[in-house]
Amino acid sequence: MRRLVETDFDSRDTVALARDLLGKHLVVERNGQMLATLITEVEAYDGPEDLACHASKGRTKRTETLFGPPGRWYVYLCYGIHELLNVVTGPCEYPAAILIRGLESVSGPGRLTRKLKIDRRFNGREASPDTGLWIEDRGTRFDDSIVEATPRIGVDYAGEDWANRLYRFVVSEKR
DNA sequence: TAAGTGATCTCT
DNA sequence: GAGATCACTTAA
Repeated sequence: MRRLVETDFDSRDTVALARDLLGKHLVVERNGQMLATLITEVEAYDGPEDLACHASKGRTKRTETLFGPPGRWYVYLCYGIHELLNVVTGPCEYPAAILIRGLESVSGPGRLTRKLKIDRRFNGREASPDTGLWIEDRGTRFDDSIVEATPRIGVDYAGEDWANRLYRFVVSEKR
């Protein structure tokens, strides 16, 4: 069992990092209770060129976190209702992140954060026991044969090239 | 299939 | 300040 730290996320290959996040555990600690759940669905948002990445519209107050150090949480409000959880990747000044869309026990990025009570207070904070939210490698490996790569959800506005890229990784239902 | 919901960003 | 947009969910 090993906790993932900043240097585990500093690669520029966010897509590969996203793929590797499958099988890791998202760990929440609250009131002395620890809950670890397998990550089964993710999406990569890779840099200023990626028109689906928030940072492609420039560096703003909201996207500041994406430009910061890797291994931190990027949490923002979507559609006025849902808080979405991402982990920042790439070196400082390179804006990229991985959206955690689904866990073994929860599917849907909005339901996930609601269930685990994750909100914007985590934005910009480190993924570590200090914040009560982090990621661990507990030895689970999903083989490529049960991992699907698909286009990302809800990003048609990003134009054909970016919308069609296989930046979403999901563990097949039947495994 | 469409409404709900509100922060964020652009334009005035 | 107004208006458009939006990495979703739920109910119908």
